Parts: sequence; C-alpha cells; structure tokens
Amino acid sequence: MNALPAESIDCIFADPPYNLQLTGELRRPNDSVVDAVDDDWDKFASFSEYDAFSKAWLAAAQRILKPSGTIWVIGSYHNIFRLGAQLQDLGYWMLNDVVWRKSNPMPNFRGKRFTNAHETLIWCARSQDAKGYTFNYDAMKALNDDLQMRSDWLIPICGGSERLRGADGAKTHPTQKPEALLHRVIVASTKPGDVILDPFFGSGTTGAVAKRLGRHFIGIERDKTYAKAAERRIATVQPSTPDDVEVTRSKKDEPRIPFGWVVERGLLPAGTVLVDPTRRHSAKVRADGSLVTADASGSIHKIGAHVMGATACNGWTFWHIVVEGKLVPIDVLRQKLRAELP
Amino acid sequence: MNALPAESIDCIFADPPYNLQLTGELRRPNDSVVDAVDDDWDKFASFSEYDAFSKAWLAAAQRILKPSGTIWVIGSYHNIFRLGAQLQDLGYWMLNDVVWRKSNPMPNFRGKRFTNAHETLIWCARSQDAKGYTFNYDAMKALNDDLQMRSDWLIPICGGSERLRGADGAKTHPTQKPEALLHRVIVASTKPGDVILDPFFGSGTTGAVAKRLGRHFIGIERDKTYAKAAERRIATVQPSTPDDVEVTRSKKDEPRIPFGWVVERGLLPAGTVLVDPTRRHSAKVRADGSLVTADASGSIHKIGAHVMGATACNGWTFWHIVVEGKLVPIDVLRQKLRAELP
DNA sequence: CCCGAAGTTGAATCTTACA
DNA sequence: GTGTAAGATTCAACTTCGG
Repeated sequence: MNALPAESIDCIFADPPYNLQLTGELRRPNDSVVDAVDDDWDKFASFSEYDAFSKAWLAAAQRILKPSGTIWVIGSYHNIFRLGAQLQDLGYWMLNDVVWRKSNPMPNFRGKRFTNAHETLIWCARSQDAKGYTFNYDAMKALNDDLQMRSDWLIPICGGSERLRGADGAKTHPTQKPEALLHRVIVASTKPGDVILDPFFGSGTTGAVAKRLGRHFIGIERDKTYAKAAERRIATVQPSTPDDVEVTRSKKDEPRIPFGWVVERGLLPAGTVLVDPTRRHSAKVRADGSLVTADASGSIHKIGAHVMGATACNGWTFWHIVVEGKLVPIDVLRQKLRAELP
Repeated sequence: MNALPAESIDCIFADPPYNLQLTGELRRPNDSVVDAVDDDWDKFASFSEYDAFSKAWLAAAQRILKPSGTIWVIGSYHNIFRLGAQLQDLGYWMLNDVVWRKSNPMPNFRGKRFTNAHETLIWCARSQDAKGYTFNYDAMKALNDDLQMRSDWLIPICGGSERLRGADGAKTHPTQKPEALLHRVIVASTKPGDVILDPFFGSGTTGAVAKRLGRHFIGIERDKTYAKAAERRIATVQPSTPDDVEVTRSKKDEPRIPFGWVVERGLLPAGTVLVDPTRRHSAKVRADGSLVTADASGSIHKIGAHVMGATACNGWTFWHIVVEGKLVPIDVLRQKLRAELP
C-alpha cells in the first residue's frame, strides 16, 4: 500500500484477519468435525500485536484515500471493536456501522451462546471534515423496494456454485465473501470508473464484483495460491454495459412471528391462561413463550396437539384468551405484531 | 459501585452515555428540529476522556461480578467499538455481540447515510476461564418458535404508553430502552432470584422488568429526576408469581440417572437387546447396567460411540428397545424414573 | 431424467461434574 | 490442580445417492 500514490483511491474494502483465537476442535452433534479457520495468517500472539498490525494498514489506507474517499472494514466480535476504536483514533469519521445478517449461519452446536448470525461492517470517511463522499442514496432506496436502505442487510453466506473450490472439492479460501455483499457496498459508495482497493484480496470477490460493475480495482494478496485463484476467477467475469441496470432486489423475508415475541412485548403477560375453543382445555403462558399444562410444556403448537391427542396443531388459531367473557384467538396478537415490522 | 462487595452480582446491564458528538442541530425535511440527545451527561471532551470513564466503571463492574456472572453493554457506533475494545483489554470474555434491530427506527433525513436502524449489545463473561455462566438456551429456543435464538433481535423502539413522559408530554428520558429488550436479556442470562445491577439506571427499565420477572435489582443513577421517575415507575409494576417466571429448563438441570438404576428397578431386564435407530447395531444389557457387543463392553455411551466409530455418543437417545415392532428410545425409561423421584 | 431421502457443511473464541 | 466419564447438542442450503 505504501507504494501507491497519496490520495489516489476512491474506496477501500478491507476484510482483514479476524484473530479468532480458537482452541481445540469443535464437533457437530453428529460427531463430524467443524472445519475451523486455523490458518497461520489468522494467528496473532496478543491483542497488542493485532492492534499494531491494524494500525499500520489503517494508517497506510488513510494516506492513499482521496479526501472524498471512504473505507469499509468487515469483522466479527473477535476483532471489529478493536478496528472500530482504531479507525476513530486515526481520525476516520464513521458514517455507519452496518450489520450483515446471515440468512444461513452455522448454528451453535453446544447450546452455550446465541447463534452467531451476523458480521459487522464499518463505513468511514477519511476525516470528520471530509466532504463529497459518494453515497448513492436513490440506488440504495431502489434496491430496497423504495424504502431507505437500513443498516442491517440480510444476505446469504457464500456457497453453491459461487464458492471457489479446488479439484478435491475443498474450499479455495476459508472465508470467501458473497458477491451480493460486495455488490451492495460498491453500488452504495462508488461511481462507475472509481478505483477500489482491497488490501486483503483473498479469493478476489471485490475484484470480481468491481469488474462486473464497471469499477477499477487494485487487489493486494500475500498468498500466491489465493492470488492465482482470484486472477482466474476475475478473468471469467463479464463487465456489464453502462446502461445495464443491476437489480438485485432484496429478498423480502416473510415475517415469521414466534409466539414468544408476543409475551416479550407485553401483549400477553406471563401467567395468562389460554383456552381452546371448547374451553375444555387450558394452558398457562410462561415468560419464555412456552405453555404449561398439568403434565407437559412446550410451544403453543406442541401443547395444542398434546391436549387434543393429535399429531399436529396450529397453536395460533387453537388457543384463545378470554376478554370480557368472549374468546379471542391469539392470532390477533400476531397480526398486531406483524403490522409493526419493517 | 465501589461500595458494593466483591463478587456479589449475577448480571450487569449497562447503557452508558453514547458520547454522541453531535454538532449543531438536525432538521427534518419539513424544517422541524430533531430532539437530539444533547444532555450534559453525554458530553466528553475527547475519546481518551471517554475511554478513561469507561475503563473506570468497567473495572469496578468486574470486581463486583460473581465469577459466573455476565455483563451486557449496549451502545451505537459512536461508542460501542471503544467499549468492546476496553472489555477485551480488561480480560472480559466475549460470548456474543447482539444486534438490536429496530423495527421502527428514525429515518435518515439528509439522505447521506444508511438509516441507522440498529444498536449493538455485547455480552461477556467475567473472564476467559469463567465457567458456569447462565444461558437459558432452551428458554431462548422456546421464545423463538423452537429454533436457536440468533444474535440479531428485532424489537421496536420504546414508545406509546410504555414511554415515560412528563406533564408537558416531553420524554422523561431521551434514551429509554424498550422493556422487550430487557425481557430477552434477563430471561436469557439470569435465573429467578438473581441480582441484576444497572449502573446507568436512567428511567429504570432494567428494574421494572427485573421486578416483573422475579429478579432482584440494584439501580445506580446520578440524576435525581431520572431516579425519582424510575422509582415511581417500578412501584406500579406487579411481580409475576414464581411459577410464571419459570422457563423451559435445560436437560442438564434434571437430576442425573445412572443407566444402572433402570436395570435395577426392573424397567429393563438384564439380557434385553438394544438397537440403534438404523437397527444396524445391537448390544445386550447386563445386570450391572453395562452393555456388551461382540467385541466390547462398557457404558451405554461408550458402547454407542464404539459401534458408530465416533468419539462420543449420548447413549440415552442412541439406544432403543423394540416394542411391538417399534423403536422406543431408552430415554423414556429415564423419564419414567425421574417422574417417580422426589 | 425426475424426485425424495440422506448426507455434508459453513469466519466458532461451543461442557461439566466428580473423583 | 488434573484426569475421566457422563451426556448434551444444529439450521439452511447445497450435493449426492438411490429408486
């Protein structure tokens, strides 16, 4: 990076090592071993060593950014907080933090934590007084069904035919990012003809998407295997013509409403008694949204089936609350909640 | 906080000042002024002043946390990266970062950034080697329609009748958190009877939800107006009965039943043949509760792992008896035994 | 060739009690 | 402190295999 001229880059996308600090192996319930990211390039002796590494490349990035340029940095909780603090200390000016919500994350196999279902991106201008950075507000709005693009993006992880694999079927790069993520980053914050730098090029997703979208790119990669794979990959990419309208509409995720949310939001206090349409059966609501009867506990659906002696049951229409002597199906509470969703 | 005894707190929820650094006022497209957070308590002269403040209270928090205690810290991109780095530097061990997705965020009025639609929570154990922290995995799963709870939570901002307002209709506190958010935090990471500390009590959401869910709480608040409002608010809260705050329990909490007892009690006579779900493997029960195959003997778990060629196995769910041609897991015998126990 | 079942896999800081 | 054993634990997407 130090070889590049000062103030020459429009946008930087950086996906640095995450410093995962994994110890031992993790197995799925079916006893198979999780293929962890245990590459040498992700290992640092300490936080301070990682910080020194980060500070060096972030400072180098700042020098080569145009005054109107912006930088994107992606990470997980292992490293993103350190990177964010460094960005602020170096005088970068945060514009947004953006959450990449994975539609298909790896589950938590031991049941000891929440499913780690997102990564965080930080988007910064070069300095507080930097003016004139690119944000294609209307393109983002169009991409989001004419609503302002929010700071949480739902995008699947990289797999299928998009994922680069060797002859043996093994992943070419352990952490290849999905092109949809780069597509949104590049459409949001650059113009056609801009120069985009990726200092941790890896499998070259940034280059592939930049080329397709008519942006120039510079990729820096230390590992020759990765670099060659990226080169081959990008060679096959067809740039779109300027008047090509890229429309990757956001997949509207059908709002699934777990019953627990109804309790959590206070629409139904813990301890409320629900009854079935005949009032023959009843069950009590607990704080976690499960139901209890004299001899069982579980979801509204399971307990509904249980008291009927059936194999399945739609708890939303089966269970009712009693309001002024009248039965009201709990489904009306779900509808109330749905109306509030984005 | 320094007045509290060491290792006395089960859980801390902290919503510190955000260090917003707003300059000038922000106007909506219709020229009305946005009521921004511009209180004195949110002003810090520099990042390093904010860091010193953060380090002081985070260290004090670490002292009074039980070894098995956990801490939650919430913030936005203005401060959360600094807090996250500090937590790591102090030796806290991150369990998750969690994204609060706001279903109804304030739109971005200038069209120069993404709509800031989320805040970030960090959940930490007191140290890397801290074991036995509370995570009510099954309760979270119940709350989410029997799917693992993810690290992104969709919850509306605090408004309507929940929002505290003065006689003039003005917000009592500028950053009052929704009770639904605290509900999830408290149900996830504490048990009934636990002590929860909130060092930035504000309008007292933590106290209100803690009281309702049968947890003890300690609130610290410098501003007397806020403290009084919180006191009045919490006085009106009705605690749920102990039964109602029970949540779905983990299997680990159930009393342990050695397989030998099943044989001893005559639920399974010695000599019974057990099979795995595919009926590919079988083993015979001996009078001491061990299993034998052609080439090995040992516990239900050891032999299960052995016949599968796996490193581990839950024998209770792996082995089955054949009843009228159907497979029944031996776990039902354990449940039968558990039901008989005091 | 099609369809359903079965198997594989993904940036993961992933157990606990007791001897 | 350490070692051993009990036994709890997964979602969505893609690929492969068998009929």
